[in-house]
Order: sequence, then structure tokens, then C-alpha cells
Amino acid sequence: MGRGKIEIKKIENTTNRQVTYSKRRNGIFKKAQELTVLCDAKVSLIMFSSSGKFHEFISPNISTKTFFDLYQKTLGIDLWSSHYEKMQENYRRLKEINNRLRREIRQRIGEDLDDLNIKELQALEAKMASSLEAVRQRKYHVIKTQTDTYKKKVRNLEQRHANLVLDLEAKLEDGIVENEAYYESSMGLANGASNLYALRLHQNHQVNLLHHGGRFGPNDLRLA
Amino acid sequence: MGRGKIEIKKIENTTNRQVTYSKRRNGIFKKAQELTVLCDAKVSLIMFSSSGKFHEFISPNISTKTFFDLYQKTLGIDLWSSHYEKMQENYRRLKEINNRLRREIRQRIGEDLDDLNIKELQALEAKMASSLEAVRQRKYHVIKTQTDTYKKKVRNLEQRHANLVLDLEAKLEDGIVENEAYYESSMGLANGASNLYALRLHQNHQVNLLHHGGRFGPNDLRLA
DNA sequence: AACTATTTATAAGA
DNA sequence: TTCTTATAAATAGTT
Repeated sequence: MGRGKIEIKKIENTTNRQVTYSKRRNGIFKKAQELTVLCDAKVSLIMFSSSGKFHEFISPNISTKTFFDLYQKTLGIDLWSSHYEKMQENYRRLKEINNRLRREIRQRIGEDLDDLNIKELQALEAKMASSLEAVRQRKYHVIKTQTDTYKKKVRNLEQRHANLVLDLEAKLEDGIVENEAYYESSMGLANGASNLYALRLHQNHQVNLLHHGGRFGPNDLRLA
Repeated sequence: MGRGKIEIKKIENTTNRQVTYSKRRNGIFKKAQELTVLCDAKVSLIMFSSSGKFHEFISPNISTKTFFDLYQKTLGIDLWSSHYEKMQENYRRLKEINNRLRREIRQRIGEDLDDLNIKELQALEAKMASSLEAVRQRKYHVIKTQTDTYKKKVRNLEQRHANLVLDLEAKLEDGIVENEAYYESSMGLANGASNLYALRLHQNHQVNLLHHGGRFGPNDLRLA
């Protein structure tokens, strides 16, 4: 229908193709509209041009969503619905599990015990007592590990200080060290007492701090 | 286009309408097909006749599902996808909560304690100890309630037996009871000892059984 | 389902 | 894009 007959094959000229697309699009939309009215039909017509432009016709009084639902119901096919329903099922299952977990926790907190009988309560009590024991054991273990670590650190420190002392005594005997500035810079002590004595005092003090000082916290050792 | 011009409004004659539907359906499908080829477009054309019959045209090399996805992506709209995604989000959240609940339970069971420090372990231990105490309290309460119930039952039984004894003594004094068959049938005792004595013995025995006998079970009272 | 007179769509050109 | 118009195509009414 036109000035000349055309072969039905892809129009290679882009401009021409777009013009034809535009014209025929109008034509087919008009046809769809007429079909809808004349025959009381439901029509969904969606199209994308080769350049990606989108156009849609849908019969009045029906949404695209409704149309899709109708489509799927008619064909009894999937698209997304079975996927969705599977997810809904999983969701329900998860919710159920969740509720059971919550209940178990509530019971382990000491709530929601009203409909447990003595036997169940005794079982719960036993479970909890043994669990508590496990936590205690773990705590003791962590404490012991930390204590051991600190003991090692302390031993190491003691060793280093002892070496330092020996080194210092040797140097004093050799007369290398001549004034007190050395101690001030290396030890941070500046009193005029015996250097060796001060050094040893300092060493002990530091060890004590390691064993008993510090605030209550992750490194607290009071329970060790 | 035809022998006469027609007004675009619903064709009331059903047969006529169906015929027109059929003819025009072919026409529009042909148009869709031509558009697909000529203009290299993607077309989805779905229709339901007024009698519910379903027909579809879709461009080759594309599934209806893909078409729907494309449709939604293009319009950036809902249909079901936002609904679905909302559900996915809820599902993820539920799963997350679920995992946290599981972890809490595992910790309260005494597992999964490896990455708790001393402070957290102490807190957990304290929580669990207090929870355990709550369970114990509840257990004691249930036991006490049951014990009270049984005490009442026992008192009631004692009362009834005492009445029976009085009744019996009165009857013996009146000479109504003449042989031992009475006791055999009513008490289940058939020895030849004093009837009154046997009765009282039986009564005490039964009370003792209630207080200390029976297997370990829901009605166990050993802890009362 | 065919036929066909007529209407409608549209290809090519402006 | 839109208009024009010659012509192809679709189809309403009929058989």
C-alpha cells in the first residue's frame, strides 16, 4: 500500500527505516485500538525500535501488571511467579525457624517457661548448667593463655634488664662510664643514689606494675 | 476498508464480532511481523478476545520473559519486581537475624566462644548464671505448686479414710458388719488381723507411697 | 472460507 | 517530522 510495493525485508537505510517504523507504528497502534473497541478484546502491544525507543499500547481498564498476570495465568507458565513463590515458601520457613530460635533463647534467658513441665525444666536447667560450665571453662582458658603470655613477656623483660645490669657493671668496672648523664638518658632516672641500686629497684618496680597494675579490661589479670 | 465504512465501536452481534476479531487479528499480526522485519524492531503483541481466547505474537530471538524484563528495565517501573525485591530484602534481613539468633544460642550452649574476650565471656557467664537461676526458680515454683496440690489430695484422702474408719467403727459397734468379706472388697486386704488396725496401716502406707514412691517423672516429688 | 467493492494504510516524494 | 497522493493492502459485507 503505497506508491510502490515493497519487499518485506530489513530496510537498510536508517532514516528510511525510522520513518517507516514511525508510520507503521502509528498504523499498528490504531489497529490495536480498533480491535480493542470493535471486538471488546484485551490487547497489549509493546515495541522497541532498532534504536531502542520504546512504545506501548495497552487496552484501557487494564494495567500492564494485570495483563502480565493474565498472560501467565492463561499459559500456566512461570516467568517469575514460581520463582517468587519458592522464595515466599523459603521466607515462611525461615520465619518459622526464627520463631523457634527466639523461643529457645527466651527459655535460655529464663522467660517463656510457663508451659514447661518439671521434666522439661530439669532438662533445660541441666543443659544451661552444662553450657554455663563450658563458658566458664573457656573463660579460664582465655585467662590462663593471657596470663602465660604476660608471664613470658615479664620473664623476657627480666632477662633483658639483667643483661643490661651485667653490661653496666662491666662498663663501670672498666671506667667507661664517667658521669650520671648516661643513666638519665638510658633509664629515665636522675637521682644521685647508687646507680646499680637504682637500676635494680627500677626493674622490680616495673615487674610489679605488670603483674598488678592497669585498669580492668581485656588485659586484666586479677582473676589469673 | 471494505464494502462499507464502519463506526469504531463494539460490534454487538457476537458472531460478527468474532469474525472481525479473527480477520483483524491476522491483519495486526501480519503488521507486527512486517514491522519486526522491515524496521528491525522488537514487538510483543498479546491479546485476549472477548471470549477469553489468547493469542500472541513476539519477535523472533526474544522470549516473553526477556521482553518483560526489557520492558521493566526500560520503564524503570514496578510491576512485580519491586515487590519481589522488597521480599528479597526482607528475606536477607530475616536470614541475618536468624544467624545472629543461632550465634547467640551457640554461645549460650558454650560453643562459638573463640572470638569473645574475657570481658565478653564474663558478661555471658553472668547472663547465663542469672538465666539459670530464673529457670531454677521456675522449677522450684512448679514443684512447690505440684507439691501443694498433692498435699491437698493427701489431706483429702486422709479425711475420707478417717471418715470411713469412724463409719466402720460405728457399724462394728452396731454389729452390722458380720464377716471379713467387706474389707476384702472395699480395701483389698484379706488378712485376719484387726480390721481397724489393718485399715489404718493401709492408710499410712498409701500416704508414704505418695510422698516417696514412684518413678522419676513429671510427678516426681523427691525435690519438694 | 472465498470474494470483492471499498476503505484504509502507507511508500515515495515534497 | 508532517503533508500529499498514488497505490498497495486490509477488510466489511456478501456468497
